[in-house]
Amino acid sequence: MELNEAQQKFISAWGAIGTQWGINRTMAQIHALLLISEKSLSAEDIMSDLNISRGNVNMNVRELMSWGIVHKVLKFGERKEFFTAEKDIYKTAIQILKERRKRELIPVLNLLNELESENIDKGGGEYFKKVVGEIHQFGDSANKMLDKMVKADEHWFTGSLMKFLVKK
Amino acid sequence: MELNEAQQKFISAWGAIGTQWGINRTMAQIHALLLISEKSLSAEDIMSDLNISRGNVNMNVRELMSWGIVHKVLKFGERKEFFTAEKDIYKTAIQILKERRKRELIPVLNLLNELESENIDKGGGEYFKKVVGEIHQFGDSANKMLDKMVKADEHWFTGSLMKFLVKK
DNA sequence: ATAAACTTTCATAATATTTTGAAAGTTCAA
DNA sequence: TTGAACTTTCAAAATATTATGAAAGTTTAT
Repeated sequence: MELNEAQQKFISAWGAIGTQWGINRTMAQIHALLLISEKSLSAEDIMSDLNISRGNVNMNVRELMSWGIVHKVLKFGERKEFFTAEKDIYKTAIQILKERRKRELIPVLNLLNELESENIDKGGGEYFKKVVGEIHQFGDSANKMLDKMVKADEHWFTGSLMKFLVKK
Repeated sequence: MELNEAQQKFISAWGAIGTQWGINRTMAQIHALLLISEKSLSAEDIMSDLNISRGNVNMNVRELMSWGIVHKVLKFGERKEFFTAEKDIYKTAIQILKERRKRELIPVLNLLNELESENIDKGGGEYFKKVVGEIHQFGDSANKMLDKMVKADEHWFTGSLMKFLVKK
């Protein structure tokens, strides 16, 4: 695709940010590339634009699809598969929240439940019980909040929530 | 400190979650240990509880302090330094949001600014301009929202924000 | 059925991150 | 001052993650 300087900067930065949030650099870069590509790209396009191997592209594109922020596109008359990113940044953010909730928050809440029942059985430390209880309560609130956010329409973010937070 | 099974589970889980969010496992585990410790702990306590080296403890405790979620405690008559975690989980969450905003979101917003002015100068791709503009707008909203959240009192989370999100 | 076009897998290689621990640095009581 | 008690540093080692690319697998047109 012949990336210009600005585009390269954007892709690098997206990769760096991804890294800080526990996402591998290449996966974030592929996402960035697809975001700024008007047309959908084939595995080969991604390979040559980012200078990475076929296996790497395959692995990371599938991961991005499992997060629901990149989609396969089939072009009429073409045998190859093409890929495109969800272009609505709000939808992308919501989708990531949704997945992280499912993959990370829910398992932690389950663990906290377990710990609390174990602790009751064994009469374990009072202080531990207290801390775990507080974290659990916080986690439950976060969970409910995320659930609402995810179910809300796509404009909650700049719409009513934003207004709510900005006033008073 | 003689960690019991539940405590060990909690510490392991906290470490695993940290990893998924780009935080190193040991740092998250030290944080977990300090959270569930009623008393503040010395470097040696942490070394023996978690079975890690002195250098590792030093490095990660300082990192936790730079995030503002662990504090140094000086005990009267004792030469050693002790450490304790912020125990209010809401405050901890807010503090992490605050730091991530400062360390990650602000630099990205700066980059997006740069990219937009470069793009205007060079008359770069229309589509790129559009995508970057949308991401920038989203980033600005997120930034403002975080600012409000961070400045709000510590009960916003379960208080009014929660009510706001639950009703409708 | 075949073979060309394409995708997926996975053992190995490359890279990046984390940990160690001994040495250097600091602080403080005497 | 000195030296004991403590903290910090950092080069080297250990570990973990990511990338490669050739081989295996799959699909489709003929």
